[in-house]
Amino acid sequence: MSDKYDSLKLENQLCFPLYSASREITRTYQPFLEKIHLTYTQYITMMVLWEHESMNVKSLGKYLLLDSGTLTPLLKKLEEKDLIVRKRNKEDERNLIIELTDKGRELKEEALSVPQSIIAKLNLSQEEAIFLYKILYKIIQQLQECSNKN
Amino acid sequence: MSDKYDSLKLENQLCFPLYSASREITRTYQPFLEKIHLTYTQYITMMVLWEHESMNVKSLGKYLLLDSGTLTPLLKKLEEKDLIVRKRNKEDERNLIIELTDKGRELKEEALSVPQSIIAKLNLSQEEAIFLYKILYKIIQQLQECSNKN
DNA sequence: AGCAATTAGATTGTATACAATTTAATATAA
DNA sequence: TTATATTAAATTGTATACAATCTAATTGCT
Repeated sequence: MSDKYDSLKLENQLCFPLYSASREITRTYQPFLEKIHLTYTQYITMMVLWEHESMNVKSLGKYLLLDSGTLTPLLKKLEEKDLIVRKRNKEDERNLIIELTDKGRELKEEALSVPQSIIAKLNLSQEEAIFLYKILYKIIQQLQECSNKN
Repeated sequence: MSDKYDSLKLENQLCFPLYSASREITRTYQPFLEKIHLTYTQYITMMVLWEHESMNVKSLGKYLLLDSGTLTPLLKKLEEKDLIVRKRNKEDERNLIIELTDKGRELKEEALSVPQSIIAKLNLSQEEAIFLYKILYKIIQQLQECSNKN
């Protein structure tokens, strides 16, 4: 019952459920993030800033694996919401420093309930969660090594 | 060394590596798909059609977990490339039937080498791949049940 | 039959992603 | 030191995603 086209069936792909699960999760976040007026990408950006307070766009991109084409407009929106300020580094004007505002810092409190809400919905065992976590980072690392070679 | 904000650290998220891994994989596909002039989303759409030959937009969306807002412009592009034809169902004019063209069918041969190229780059063991596959579908199913409740 | 509800796609508007290019600032090398 | 290379962001253009709304076709109900 197998033919040479089996590898081209959607159900035999590993990448497709990865892509779909990622989007489903983002969709799951949405009602929770709506309450604090953030999109998913804005939320993970704020996460990095909540932990590090201040950072240039380049470093932010390294944490988030996003480039300036994505981050520049996103950061401008966060600035419009008064959650961050954007200012050039005096030492090196090429660098744009992103800093939390008081309002941005305060949002951290409101965000505290979000992770638990999502974890509850995922309904994974501890072992499953840990395994998934490890394997995903393994994939990310593996693919980044690949692309750096070229 | 733990504080109440630990749950808001990027490194403690499960969703972030899922989101990043998904994008990394899509990026990994790109050079291979470029050769057959498809984007990743166009590729998985073609996969469904290679297996089923003919299908309306609604069904396609069920397989791909995508809605008409995404599919309509995508399908128009596939039609421009002469890979598919779009025509209304005579029985029920609300349905738009998507069918492969000869050129679309032929593309299947050229796509045959793609899955192996990607699997090779992922560098996962059989067990890891199977576990990952299962858990991702579990997540997708779980989250879809959640959203259907509301 | 006639009209309200439902259904399938299309459209609109917003927000990513990201390759490729551009711009401005800084570092480096002849 | 001055032309060249490199670097960091911004910009441009294309392609998704997706909520919300709209439109046309069909179904169901009375």
